[in-house]
Amino acid sequence: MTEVRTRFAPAPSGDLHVGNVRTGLFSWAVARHAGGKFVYRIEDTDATRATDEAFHAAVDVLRWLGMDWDEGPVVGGPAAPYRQSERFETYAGVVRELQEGGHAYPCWCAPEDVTARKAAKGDKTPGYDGYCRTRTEPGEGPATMRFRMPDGSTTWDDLVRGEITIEHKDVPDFTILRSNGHPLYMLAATVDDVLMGMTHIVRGEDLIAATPRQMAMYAAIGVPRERFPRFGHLPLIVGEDGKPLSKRNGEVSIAWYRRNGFLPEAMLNYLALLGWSLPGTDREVFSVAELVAAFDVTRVSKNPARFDVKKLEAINGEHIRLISEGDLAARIVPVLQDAGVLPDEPSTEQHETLRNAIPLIQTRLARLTEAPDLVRFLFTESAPIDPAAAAKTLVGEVLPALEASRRALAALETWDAAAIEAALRAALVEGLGLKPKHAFGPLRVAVTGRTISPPLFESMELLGRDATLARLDAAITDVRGG
RNA sequence: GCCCCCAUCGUCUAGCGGCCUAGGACACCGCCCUUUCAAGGCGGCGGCACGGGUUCGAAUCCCGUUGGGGGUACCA
Repeated sequence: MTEVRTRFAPAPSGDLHVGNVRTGLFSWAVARHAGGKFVYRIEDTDATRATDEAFHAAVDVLRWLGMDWDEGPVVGGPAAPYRQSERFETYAGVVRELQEGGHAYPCWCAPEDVTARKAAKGDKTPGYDGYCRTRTEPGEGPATMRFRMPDGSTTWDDLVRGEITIEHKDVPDFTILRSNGHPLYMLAATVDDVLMGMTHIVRGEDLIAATPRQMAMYAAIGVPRERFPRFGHLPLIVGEDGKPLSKRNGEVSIAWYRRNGFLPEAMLNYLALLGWSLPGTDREVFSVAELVAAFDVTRVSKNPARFDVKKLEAINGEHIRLISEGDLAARIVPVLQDAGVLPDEPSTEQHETLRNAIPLIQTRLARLTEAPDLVRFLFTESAPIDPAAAAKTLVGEVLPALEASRRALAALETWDAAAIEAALRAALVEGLGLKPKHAFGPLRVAVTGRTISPPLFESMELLGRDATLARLDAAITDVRGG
């Protein structure tokens, strides 16, 4: 039984997007489930697109998600290097063999030449016409190298789609080397998949048409059919409008979700849900460990899935509620720092306050980035008053209630939520005959600055008596003056 | 155009011939809880694209139609 080996091989151009990562996740899960190896490879053969910045960003995102690789950049491995731009000599060697074996030939045709010839013959089929296939004399200038597609057809048992057959008459000879001598995807990926011992290739369905070409190349290189990797073509992820995912219809960058308060485990959970589900249960919220334990690429759905941010948020909220208070606090600190709520080096008191505030906000977050607005009042000198909220609630007629509250709270012996609530209810609801809703609304704004906040009494307890009374005084002064 | 793939509530899905008067989740709408907002509980709305077969029996199998998607690069 050979060890399962899978890979994730994105091109480092731009941010890793949800489609890439979902594919990578499934590939990773295949390896992890089988106790095999996961290889991370950089497909940067196109020097005009690949950037070092994108490469580093991708490494960063993968680490954040926890999709670790056994071989690849940074960690190395027996098939190193894992950046295709550093493997050009390897590809060149394979091309020489291919050419000697009659599987590849130089081609001097410019794309315009091919279209012109076809137009002249009234041929409307796409792709190369095979002009240089039988050419004996060299042409002018630099040539590309083409792979000679054999006659026949290719059939394979796709891991997610079942049997697929493609006739080779629909697969023209294709370019494997640019005229500048650089390899193209079809060559580099095929060679590396062989050299790196891939057993399962899990990728997007946009690559279905590439499969017969790669299989033809395996054969040309001399790989026996029984050693070909198994292929599994995943459905694509589409935008809210059903069109391919792009900046136009939804945010696609994983880094963006990271910056906007999404948990890595929630991202993985949601991405997995796009085409896969835990077998034998209706449960949709699961851990990465559960995913790995149960994953079977064979169970992946065949239809394209729409990316739904609402559902992602719901899953994210579930995970936020699932982690421990300490864990949540730790994850929220950087978010508060970015929002300017906490300094770079929070004090012990600030950490303490945050820790106490966590139970008040854990059920109120769908994203970590919603935390700053909820807890800001705990870290400011005076209440961060929202003018609109104040204009609506801190008006003349609430003055008696504010004053009664101040008196009741000042006289309190024990400063905790229960005592505060009891005192306030006695003073406002029973004393002044106010409805709870109207009684506490203005207090909420006076103390937290907003009409939406964590529970009022707990907030006051956390804030402390002095600060609470000071905020009530400020509101009283404000109402009198205004 | 040609080739390939796909088709269950608005969305993601469960279902792999009888357990389906099709289950869950998100969204939406009510109600309950309630100091705001959430969370939570209860309920509602809503689907097997269409047409032929096969079968005692089809969401499940086959064919066609329609509709989507992908491919058709010296991108990956």
